[in-house]
Amino acid sequence: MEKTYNPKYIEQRWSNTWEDEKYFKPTGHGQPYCIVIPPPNVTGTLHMGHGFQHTLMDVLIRYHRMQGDNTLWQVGTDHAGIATQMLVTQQLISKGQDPYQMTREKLVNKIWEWKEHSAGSISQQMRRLGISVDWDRERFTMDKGLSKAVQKVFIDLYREGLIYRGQRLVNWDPILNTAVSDLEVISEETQGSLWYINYPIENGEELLTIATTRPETMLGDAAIAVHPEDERYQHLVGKFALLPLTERRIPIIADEYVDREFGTGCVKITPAHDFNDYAIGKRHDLPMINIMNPNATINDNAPKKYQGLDRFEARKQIVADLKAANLLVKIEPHNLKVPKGDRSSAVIEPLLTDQWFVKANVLAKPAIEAVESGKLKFVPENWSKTYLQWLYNIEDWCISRQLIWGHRIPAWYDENNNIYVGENEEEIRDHYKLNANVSLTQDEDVLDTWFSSALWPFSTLGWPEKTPELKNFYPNNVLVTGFDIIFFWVARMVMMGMKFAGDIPFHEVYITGLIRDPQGQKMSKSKGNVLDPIDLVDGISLKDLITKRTTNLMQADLAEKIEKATKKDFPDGIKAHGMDALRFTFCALASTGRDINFDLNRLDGYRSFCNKLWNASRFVMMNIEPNELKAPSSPGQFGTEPNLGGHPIKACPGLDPGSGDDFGTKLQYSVTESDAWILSRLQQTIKTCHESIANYRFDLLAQTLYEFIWHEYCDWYLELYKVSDKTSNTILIVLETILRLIHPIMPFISEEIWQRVAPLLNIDRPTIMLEQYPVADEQLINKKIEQEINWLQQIIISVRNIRGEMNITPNKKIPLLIKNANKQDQAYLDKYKEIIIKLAKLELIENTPEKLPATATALINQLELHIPLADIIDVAAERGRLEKSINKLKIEIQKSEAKLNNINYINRAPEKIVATEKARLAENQTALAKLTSQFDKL
RNA sequence: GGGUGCUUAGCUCAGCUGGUAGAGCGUCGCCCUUACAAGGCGAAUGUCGCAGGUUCGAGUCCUGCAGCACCCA
Repeated sequence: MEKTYNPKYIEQRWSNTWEDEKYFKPTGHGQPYCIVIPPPNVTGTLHMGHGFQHTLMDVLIRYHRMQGDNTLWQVGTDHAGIATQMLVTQQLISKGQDPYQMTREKLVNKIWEWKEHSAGSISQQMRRLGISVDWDRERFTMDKGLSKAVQKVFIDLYREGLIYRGQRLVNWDPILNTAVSDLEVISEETQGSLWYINYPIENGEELLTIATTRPETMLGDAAIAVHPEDERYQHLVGKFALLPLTERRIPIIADEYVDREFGTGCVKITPAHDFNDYAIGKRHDLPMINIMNPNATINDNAPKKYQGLDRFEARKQIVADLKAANLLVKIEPHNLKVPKGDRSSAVIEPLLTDQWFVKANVLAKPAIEAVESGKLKFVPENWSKTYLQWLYNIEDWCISRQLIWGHRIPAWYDENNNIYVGENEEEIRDHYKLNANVSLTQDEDVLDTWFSSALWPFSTLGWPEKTPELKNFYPNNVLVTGFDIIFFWVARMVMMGMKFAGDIPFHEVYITGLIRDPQGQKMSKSKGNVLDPIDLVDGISLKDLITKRTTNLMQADLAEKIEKATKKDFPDGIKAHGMDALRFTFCALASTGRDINFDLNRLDGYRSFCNKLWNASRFVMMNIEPNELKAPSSPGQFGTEPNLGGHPIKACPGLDPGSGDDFGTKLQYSVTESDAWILSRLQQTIKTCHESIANYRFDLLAQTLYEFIWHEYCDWYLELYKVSDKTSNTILIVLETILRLIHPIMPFISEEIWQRVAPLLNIDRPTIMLEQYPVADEQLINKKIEQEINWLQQIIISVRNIRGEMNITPNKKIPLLIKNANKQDQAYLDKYKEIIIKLAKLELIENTPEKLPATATALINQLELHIPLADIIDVAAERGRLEKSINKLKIEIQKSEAKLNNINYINRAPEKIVATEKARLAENQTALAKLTSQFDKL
């Protein structure tokens, strides 16, 4: 093996091989297991969140593939209507072209061009990640098949009365010139004002003061509302006010909606420009007076003076006019929530327009039931609350968008604006029995992107055709996604899946946290804290990183700040870590929390881990004599015999079958004590791996493997191996098993090493990714040998401890004196004497002479270990060391005594607990006595 | 206003059904011992946000409070 671990070289090669060999395709046999990828938007490139979620999905997929399941990972991309159209439009403008002068067809073509380019770079990135999706089945939401599914769903819902067209108040984005759904609106806390305005009462001197945050909308006022129990205004209800600046008279009404504490307790009601007012307007049958054009200028329902003014210009003018008319009472500073478009950041305007809606409450019912009944599970379970709460209060879903990039609404109108919904003109004429002379025009609008996303779990499998894939892989097993799109996507998939595919779309929803920067900030271009997963893998210079973060900024003035922060965070740029290390980091960070602060130090640490695994493997390869190890080929890929991760250990040479077994296992072979120990530990590691994956605890999976590989296999087993007879090839078998265990997380390095290890075990199959995931063999779990090796470790650690604290250099060989060894200690000592001498770097081990010299001491239960001080040890230092231990023991003893002196404790705590407490006390007491006498001697 | 989380070592976080507080990184010593200095060996570090309660026993269960974050209105 190459002396240094070189991820770049390894990763490229295997990525290509796997794909070329079509290893990612379902095998066609075994239990079906399917994940459908949340389709990345074709707007750009993959970010850390994608890298994170794709890694977790790939772990699941590779694991199940290795379990022998018929595994499909369905891949694809999303057309992302608004975002993509916006992006391409801006690109055209920056190139000096005018997208608004283009024909619809031409602009759509331009966007398709972009899509081809972008989808290409996304799939390149996915390949770099090593994710094992079935590339041959790649889909795009605007593919023919998927478009057909969208059309069918729309038509069916319409004909069932679950889709309707109507004039409603919607969230209007005046920059993008389209309606957006309530989910696409973010309300932003903003410093604004509260204007107090006097409205004269008709027939009298009285003035009524209202407070408003949006004075310009007064042009569309339809009433003034007060609370029905508000005594201040009782006498005015039913009368009329004269709307200033216009000629209109508006009624004063009573409605419980009004908050008496807010402002003056009088509210102006503008049904056409506010959602709450809209509801009041409906209740009181008020006129809906729309005073705005789609571009947010004032329309001709307002007095001439204001027509054509932008809404904010109009506000200034109106306030000035009110002031002039002496109707403006005061202006107070006021914090309010301003709705903004999540894409355009434009201030969203509630606007009356004709739109298409889905009657969501009907579809929501089964979706609610699926979760309430436990049929569909969220992991972590808490998220079901978020899901349910939204569905309980669901509003109709506005699905039409005034865009061109997306699925065009399959609705046509005749000259009288009658609506016809169907696949195409021909089908419509047929269905509605229309004459040939009726001229039809198709609706100009397209559907909300989430409408097609909602069908993704079954449309990608071929629905509405009854494909074998649909039969096999629907419902999918699990959806892996972030909590930020539970409403947007998860809930809607469940609704549509149950309605059209006849079942829930997936059995489980695993909700991941969101990747944030080390300070817990969301990563975003404008904050300049974005990390590209590929840069962590390949490394990037500070200069390039700054360039990357500061080009194409929406606000160019941020560049300097970003540059400064970047220089501070990455003074030397980012070094290369390799994809395996990044994937391992993602897993290790995937705990149950909501926010994941990405910490580069963790990544560094796991790169070292890769290096460790590489070098440990190198050590194994260097110590194996190839011709000694011609083991018979192991059974078939998914053999059912008891195995040690696929390789029946009895068949392996070097294990000396039948030569006695003194560790209490029922195996038909003999291995060294350390072999039995590592095998036992391995089985428990395997069990934990399976459990962790079953519970989606990728962090525990990573932690378990890290711990076992580094701190058991490398730190102890390999060290023990160095000083043993080296007859067994357990070392090789365990390594091979480790590789399979870790392969789902770190596919590249595991494959690379496995390719070298496998032939030594006479495995001639082509790839680790199609090997069986290790299965724990309970028979190899051996508590007795674990206890024995634990004893051995304690001895060695104790000596090292003394050595470390006494500053005795590692090379200096020292003598070890033993006292008070019981029968078992003696037996172990006889057995492990040579090993202890070598690993603890001892000169010799012998029993303590009658007259004990001054020594440094350690205790293993009763057993006393003494290192003679002589010239090597500082007596004062040893006294200090002992004193520390003695104090610790005293505290422990006090605690134990307090417990055991409590009658309630003795009576009520389980016997087992009390017994261990007693034993602990006794142990600590003898230890204390021994250390104290030792202390006195010095 | 309604809801959901979070608060454990300097940092990032584990801690399942209550039984002597853990990991990684960082820090501090001693070592370039031929698998690995991206390494080895050893060490230090916590009133588990605050206050009550339940219990023989609470980081863990209950109540209240504080701070932080997010979601919905």
